[in-house]
Parts: sequence; structure tokens; C-alpha cells
Amino acid sequence: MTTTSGSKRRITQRQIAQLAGVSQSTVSLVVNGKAEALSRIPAATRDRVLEVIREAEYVADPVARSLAGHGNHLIGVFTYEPAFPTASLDFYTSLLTGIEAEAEHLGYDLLLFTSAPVQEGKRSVFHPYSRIRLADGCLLLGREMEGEELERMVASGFPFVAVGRRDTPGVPYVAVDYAAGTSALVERAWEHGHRDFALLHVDSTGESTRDRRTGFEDALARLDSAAAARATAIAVDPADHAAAWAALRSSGATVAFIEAPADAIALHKLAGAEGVSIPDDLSFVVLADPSRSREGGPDFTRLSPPRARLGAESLALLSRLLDPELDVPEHQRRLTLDCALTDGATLVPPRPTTSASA
Amino acid sequence: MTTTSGSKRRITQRQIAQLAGVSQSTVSLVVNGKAEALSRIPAATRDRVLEVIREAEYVADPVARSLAGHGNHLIGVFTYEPAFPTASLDFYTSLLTGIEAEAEHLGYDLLLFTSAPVQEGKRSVFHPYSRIRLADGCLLLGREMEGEELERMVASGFPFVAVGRRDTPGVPYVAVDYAAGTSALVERAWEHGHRDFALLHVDSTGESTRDRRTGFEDALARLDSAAAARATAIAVDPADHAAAWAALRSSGATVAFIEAPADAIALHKLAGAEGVSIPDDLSFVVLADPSRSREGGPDFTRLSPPRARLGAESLALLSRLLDPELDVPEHQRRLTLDCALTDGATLVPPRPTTSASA
DNA sequence: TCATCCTGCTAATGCGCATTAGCACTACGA
DNA sequence: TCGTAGTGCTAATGCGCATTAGCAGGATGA
Repeated sequence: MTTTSGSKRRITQRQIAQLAGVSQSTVSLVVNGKAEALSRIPAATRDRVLEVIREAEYVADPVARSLAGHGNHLIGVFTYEPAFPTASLDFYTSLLTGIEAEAEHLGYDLLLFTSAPVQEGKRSVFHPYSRIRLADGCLLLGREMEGEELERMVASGFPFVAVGRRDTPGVPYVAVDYAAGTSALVERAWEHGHRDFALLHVDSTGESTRDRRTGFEDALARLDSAAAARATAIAVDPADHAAAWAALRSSGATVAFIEAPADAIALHKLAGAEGVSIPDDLSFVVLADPSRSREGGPDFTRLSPPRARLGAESLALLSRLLDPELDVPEHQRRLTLDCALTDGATLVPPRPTTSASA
Repeated sequence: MTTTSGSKRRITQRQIAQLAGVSQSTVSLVVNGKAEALSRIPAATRDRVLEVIREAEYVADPVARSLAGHGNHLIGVFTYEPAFPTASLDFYTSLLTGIEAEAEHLGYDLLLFTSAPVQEGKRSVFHPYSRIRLADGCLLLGREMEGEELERMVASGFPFVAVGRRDTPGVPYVAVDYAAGTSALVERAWEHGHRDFALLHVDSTGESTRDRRTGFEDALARLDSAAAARATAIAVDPADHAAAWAALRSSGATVAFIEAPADAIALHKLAGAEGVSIPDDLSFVVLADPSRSREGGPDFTRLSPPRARLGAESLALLSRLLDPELDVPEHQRRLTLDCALTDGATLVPPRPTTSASA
């Protein structure tokens, strides 16, 4: 009564063997024997077995195959952000699209760890009933992952790839070059004549947030140390955009670099409410693509990270790591993709200086 | 060398047993024994074993658990439409969102069958390396499923739920009431004064297409047999919207019921190109929600099938079927959800008749 | 004093498959 | 005539776990 399911037990190799008048081993050999093994089995026998298999509609039990030491072409997808489906799905959709396309291409099935074993406020791959080992390897998604968690992953020897740059040593990843992308946008704003910059970033210590900040600060430092010193960084509380807006206005910046599209949209609204025109009074640069569902937002000048490609490349890297033939050298375990820029309508030259103060 | 992965072999119950000075059975009992079994094991022993488990970071191998007759809280998601990720993902995104949310709620992981074993032009769950049996049960998505395939599923005894109505006997499903929804829209158009109807449907024999057609025809028949007789059904070839447009125009209809949002958008464009105003010259009613990514389309008067809920309810039904405690009666194995209507801007009264012909 | 019951475990088995060692037999060359 | 090589298979084992029967030893009751 504890059987998984199904009224009738599934047909097994042993039954096929009986029907065909051979041993279970022979059936197994016929089903997956290598050429060398098959050469020992005459065509007549093989055909007979195959015939029985076809008639009986036999399908090998993947669980047993797996236990017997065969991978099952399964890739796990683990997401650290708890609210996977509802809140964050928008964000991950394009990633998943890329992953799925590549999975289809490579013949992998995808195991989504949607069951949320949230312990002590965080998700962890390591919990007593983790199904992670059902998969041959695993992709890790999420804005933030703890170093300790990643170290355990590395130590466990379980093959995985992180989607996004990770500092933890030994972690294979595919990343987007947010630093270079942000730098390029800073330079563009500079060319437009902007000298007062503000960065409105997500309140996170995640690598991607830091990369954007680094790109922002480095570019400014290269261009003009005074402007760099004047630049303001503001951590945005998604629950209190008014505060961020106030901080932005009092910073005196003529251009705002905003990390999260959702924040950009909210701030854009606040600006409209106060009669501040974007971009005439204040330029907006957004450091990611708005998710598709948010219509209504303006056509931001922004970064367009290649999310679908990021997903696809991550899976491709993982599949290389899984290939026993391949010995992927260290330097090929970390990839960085260029980040595209999208010219939008929200970056224009600043208003000509109406002289300083009153 | 054929081991799945991981440099060091994973720690097993046997090793835990040795470390704790007990037998493997005892470890197993400690880990998952029912209360009755556990009562035979004194707290001291249990604690010792648990301590070793904690220290060794032991995690049970889900594959072995599964083989030994335990389900693993895994739900398979199979999609019949081949181009799952790229072309059709848009369509399935909302469905998947609902499924994922429910999976998280119920503690299930999701197995996406993205590897595409397309045989003879069609996908099939039944192929020699099907991993479907890794899952406890399975959701079937797709516009069309062959009866034979579904019959095999029913016969196999493997628990599953089809997303969308299926005629095949014994198939559990959750569906959207497209017939009633379409009927309601027909009535609304009637109230606006329309008497000449056209239905532009997808060229498919899928149940959902037929349901809409049924709803369309039944409503008209109820309202006025002459109008019903005058109504035209046009199968739209997505590659040749011009033909559909021509057929629509020559039908003399004052309102077009269009099944696929993509077709509606294409036809709307053709109308614009010919100077035909929608809805002033011709009303449009669409029988599904446009996917989000297609911005630019007008605000159609349309059906808004509750896709996310459809996904969630399907999984909920499946989980009920999987519960050994429950014996779901036949009539609870098929659910139909109401389909919402969205008032849009494309259904208005027809132009007053400018008398017949010239 | 012996039968009975309880306690605290363990040995043994099976889940379905892959893999390896090796058996029985034939053919063939020397 | 024997040794060798090949052919056509099968028996046996293990993967890691869950489950069940049952054993050894002590306590308890009649």
C-alpha cells in the first residue's frame, strides 16, 4: 500500500525476460548494451526481445536506472528567492526561457525546486529531504546566495553552475558584465554633459548590485574625481519610494541611475506627480530591462542584460561540466557575457545651468 | 566511472550506522520510522543516531527512497506543443505561474519535461527513455492531445490531470468554460444590435476550440435561427491572415469573434491598412487574453480565461488524486472554471444599416 | 518455575536495473 | 587429442533505502 501509485504494477525487465525466454540480464543488454556487449547477442535473440518489449510497451524505470548508477538527464533549478512563482517569476521568466530552450536542445529535463523549505528565513539546498540529488547537476538562481551555502556546494562535489557572478572560490558561473555596461552608460551620460550623478540601488549585497555600483563609481573616477566625489548612492526601500525620491531631489543630481526597473517606474510616477519632467528636468537611466508585464512605463534608456542567453549559457556550461569525457579547465568555468545597452528616451542633456543657487 | 557525479561518494545510511554503532535498519527507522516503530527505540539511541546524522550532514538519497517504494513529491509537467520554450512559452507562462504557486504551497517539486522526444512529428509521453515515472503524478498541457495517448495514460494507471477539457473517458481534467463565456459574449453583441456574426477560429480540433464554437453557435441558435444560419465560421491560417481578412469582409459580418489573440492583432492591422475602422466599421471580440508581451494591440473586448487559477486547480486536483487517504469520486475528477469577460473598446453597436445594397 | 510479554534492536529481503565474471558449448587448428 | 578461441548467454551482485520477521535477554505474572 505504500507503492507510489498506479493500480497495476509497472512491467519490468524480468517479465520481459520471461516472455522472451531469456534472462533479465539479456534484456538489459539488449536495451542498453554497448556495441561490444551486443556483438555477443545474435540478431535473432535481440529482435525477439525487442519485439516483446514493443508489444508489452515496456519502459525502463528511470528511478531504478538512476540507482543503478546512470544519470537521468535531469537538471535541477534551484531558486534562492523564496517568492519564486508569484512575485519574482516575472524576473525569472526570461532566464527560464533560455534555460528551457537549451534544455530542449540538449535533451535534458528540468527539475524545478518549487517546494520551499524555508528555514530560518532562508532557503537552502541542504535540507533533510532535499530532492536535489535526483538531478545530475543543478543551476542556482537568485540575487543573493550565502557564501557558506556555496562553499558547501563546492565541497559536496555536486556539479552545479551559479547564474550570476559569485565571489566564492571554486564556484562555476555565467555572469553578465554589469560593471562594464554601467560604466558605458555613465560615459554616455557624461558625454551628454551630466556632471551630477546619483545611483539608486537595491538594498542588497548581491554581486550584481555591487558590480553595477563598481561600474558606476569606476567610470566616474576615471572621468572626473570631483564628479565622483559629488556622486550620491541611495539605497531604495521598495516600500518607501517617497524617501528615495526626496533623497534623489536633494542630491542635486541631473541624472539618476536606477538599478531596479520597478523602482524606476515608481520614481517616474512620483516625478510626474510633482511636476518634474523626465527627462527634461532629470534624466533616468535604468540598469536592467523592465519586465514585460509592466506596460505603461516609459521607454527608459537602460541596460538590457541578455537574460535568456544567460540562462542558456549557464545550462550549456553545466552540461559541459557533466560530460565525463570533458575536463573543463578552471578558466572555462567562469563566463561573462556582454551587457547590451538600449537607447531610450530618458537620457538627454541636463538643463543649462540656471546659475548656482539664488 | 559511470557514477552519476560527485567526486566523493555520498554518505549513506550504512556509514551512519557504523559511526553510531547500530544497524542500517535502525538508522532508517530513526529517520522515517512511524511512531509505533520509534516507540521501540529508546531516546538515547535515537539521539545518538541523529547526532551522527547531523554531524555527517547526511541526506537521504531520493532515488533510493523512491525505488524503495516512497513517492518523492514530484509532479511532472508535460507539454504536447513541441515549441515549448520559445514560441509557446508566452501562452503557458500564466499557467505555469499558477502551477508553481500551488506546488510551492503543497510542497511539491516540478519536473518539466523539456527534452523533446518528437517522434513522427508529435510528442508523446511514451517513449523508451521517458522520465515520467520519476514523478508521482503528471499534468498534461497542450491544445491538442490525441485520444489514443490519453487512453494509454488512463490505462497505465499513472495518476495525471489534463489541463483543459478532454473528451476521452476516464481523463481527469480542470477546464475553462469557454462555451459559456463565448455564449455570453455573443449575447452581449446581440444586445448591441449585431445580427451578422463571424467566427474566426484556430484550425484545430482541440476541445477548447470546439467549445468556443459550440458556445458561439448555441447562443446564436437560441437568439435567432436566421442569424445562426447567416453566421460564418472561418478557419484562420496564421500564415495567411490576408485570406482570413478577405473572407471576413465578404461574409458581411458586423462583428468578428476571433479565437486567437495573435490573429486578432494581425487582422486589426490589416483593417487599419485598408482604412476599415475597428470598432466603428466592424466590432472585434477576442476569445482569449492577448499575451502580455504583445503590447500595441488595442484593448479588445474579450474572454479572460483564469489561466493561473486553471494551473493551480489542476495541480490541486492531482494532489487529491495522489492522496491515498482520499478516494476522489468520479464527479470530482472533472472541474470547470468560469471564464471572465473583459469589457474592452472593440465591441460597439454596428453602423446603422445604410439600406440594403446599392 | 515456566510461559508470556516487552524491550531493543538486527538480519534479510526487495525495489528494477546495470554490470561483470564466468559457464557450457562449438569450432578450429596443430 | 588436446588446447584455444569464440559464441551465446546467465547467475550473482550491488546501488541506498524501507520494511518485516524475528532474536536475545530481561521482566512479569500465575
